[in-house]
Amino acid sequence: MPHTQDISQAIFSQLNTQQGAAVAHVDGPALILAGAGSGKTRVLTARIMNLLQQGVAPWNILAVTFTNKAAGEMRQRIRSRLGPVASDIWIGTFHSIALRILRIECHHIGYESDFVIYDPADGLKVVTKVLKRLNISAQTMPAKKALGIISSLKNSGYRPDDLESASTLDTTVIAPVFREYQKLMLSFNAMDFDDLLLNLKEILYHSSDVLQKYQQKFRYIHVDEYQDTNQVQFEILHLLAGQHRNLFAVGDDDQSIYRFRGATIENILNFEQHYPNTAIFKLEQNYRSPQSILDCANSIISRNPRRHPKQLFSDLGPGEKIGLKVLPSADDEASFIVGEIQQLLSDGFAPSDIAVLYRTNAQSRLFEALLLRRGIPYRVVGSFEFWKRKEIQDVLAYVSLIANPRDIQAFERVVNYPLRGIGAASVEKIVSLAVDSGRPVLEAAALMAADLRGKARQSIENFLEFLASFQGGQDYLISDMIEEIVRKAGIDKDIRNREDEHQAQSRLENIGELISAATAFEKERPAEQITLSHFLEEINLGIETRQNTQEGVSLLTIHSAKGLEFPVVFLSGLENTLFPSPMSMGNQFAQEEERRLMYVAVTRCQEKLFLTRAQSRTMFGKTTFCGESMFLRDIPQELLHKL
DNA sequence: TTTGTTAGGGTTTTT
DNA sequence: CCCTAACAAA
Repeated sequence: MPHTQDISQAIFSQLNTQQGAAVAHVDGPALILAGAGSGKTRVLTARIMNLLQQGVAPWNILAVTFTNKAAGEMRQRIRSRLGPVASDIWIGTFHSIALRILRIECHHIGYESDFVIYDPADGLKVVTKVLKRLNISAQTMPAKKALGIISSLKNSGYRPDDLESASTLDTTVIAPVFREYQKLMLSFNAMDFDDLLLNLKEILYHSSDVLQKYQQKFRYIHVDEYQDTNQVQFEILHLLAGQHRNLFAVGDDDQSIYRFRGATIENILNFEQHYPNTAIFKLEQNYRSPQSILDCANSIISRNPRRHPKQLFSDLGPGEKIGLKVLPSADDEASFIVGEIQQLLSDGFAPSDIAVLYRTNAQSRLFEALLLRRGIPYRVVGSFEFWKRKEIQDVLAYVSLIANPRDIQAFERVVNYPLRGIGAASVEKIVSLAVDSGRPVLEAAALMAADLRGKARQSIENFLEFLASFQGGQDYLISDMIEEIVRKAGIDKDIRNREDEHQAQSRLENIGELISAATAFEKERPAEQITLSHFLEEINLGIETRQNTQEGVSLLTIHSAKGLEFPVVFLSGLENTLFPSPMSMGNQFAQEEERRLMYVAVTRCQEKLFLTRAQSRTMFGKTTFCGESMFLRDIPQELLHKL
């Protein structure tokens, strides 16, 4: 058993003066302005360990991050130093923490605790249904646009009843859609991503008992990437920290890149107004990159007008020049990068040392194809594409329906898939009965079947019986259950009938991968967490069950690269049609955010940075020509080395 | 009710 | 280019 002194020593010995001061801070609000690569995560982890050292109970500590990856990393670090105590600390993304509380408290707002989470694709279907029901044409209000408006309203903290006060927006069209959408979601016992936050705020705000319970529990609250909090997240934190005022916020205004999701950079800029007597700590020493990288980053970010001025410095020497390569086409860009990667690998770099960054997910395809062909291991970070595959969604809809008999979206998806003779007309009847009577859709189906005769009745009854045979998933291994669903419902047969052999094979392989994900889930989770709803939410919140630990070259968007670092970084697609995004044109705030995004990208690099652009790119089968990104003109020539 | 054909639309970024 | 939604025919 090491002495207290030794542990303290171990905590502080690896920190510089400013880091140490921040870590030693115990009571009262604190804001840590931490530049890129200045050891944010290290400070957060050390701070938590110091609290424990001071006698704070682990279950009184909350740590919130933005990505599951960041949460996992922090938990890992703390666990490796402290052992199992770490599991009593609540560490997670805003969404997963909210979910955890909502599972316990959601009855306050009329939800049942086995509610399911809808992703934006599900949400879009619900909005489409609402628009149809309200007789609003796609020209007046496209579903996608409606969903977008609803989402940003929710991110700003508005519910349908509050819309009169949202006077900046013309809400005459959207208000009834918004209202009906929320009503349907409640009747489906489903929440979308925004609801997780909004509903938590709602409960904390209206139930003082619940608020007090969690205020007392979370005596010490930590938030990473505070610059990316939105209004609702701000309010949740403000409520939770209301009693003890122990909010420890870490962030960097230069790295705020979630404006599109409602992040308000003002939250960090005005922190002291919200929390008087805040202790402020600045971390300006960069431990990640040499000077050339920092100079490059600074040449980009210094052109933004609204920011906390700060001076990053590094001990790591002058560094290499930044490679710049212009190529005729996107294919050439990919083969150039993969060629360089091969060279680096033979020079002794490991695949995991290397990352290829891009602005949009679609850009990953070319790299994937080429890396695969050359046999270089790679992983696509944070890609949700797999879960969106039709066959996966079909199987998951069965699972979801077994877990939650109110999930109308899932019901509609699979009631007649594979074809079993239950047509649109019957489905419509069942659904309206369910919605109007507030009954679970499966119950409504049973009632409706009783009124029918012949084949339709038989089909519905068989379908319900089939679902019931899984008994809500009890006594089933999830992986076994999926296998059984696929076989007994005839999904495998349907795939083989419908597709050519090659396609069918690959779809069945995808289902196989889903089954291995379930197996992995069952292996990793403690027994009490192996439930259908836990499994579904893990998939929906993007927690990585799929083999993501595998070594390889990382392919990722700049957004998902935030918080990560790599010895070698390729930043691709520096074109005026891609980055800064053309969507940001004409909007000063959006342009500033693109610039911060560029800053984040450059500062991921520890050693070698390559910038590339293509002069033409094929989109939707059409080739367009593209000029250079404005960011390239901002970098001083002497930092660049043309390849 | 099911199957086949076709026109149109889709690419920011994440939980 | 590729996938989906909408429509027509069986």
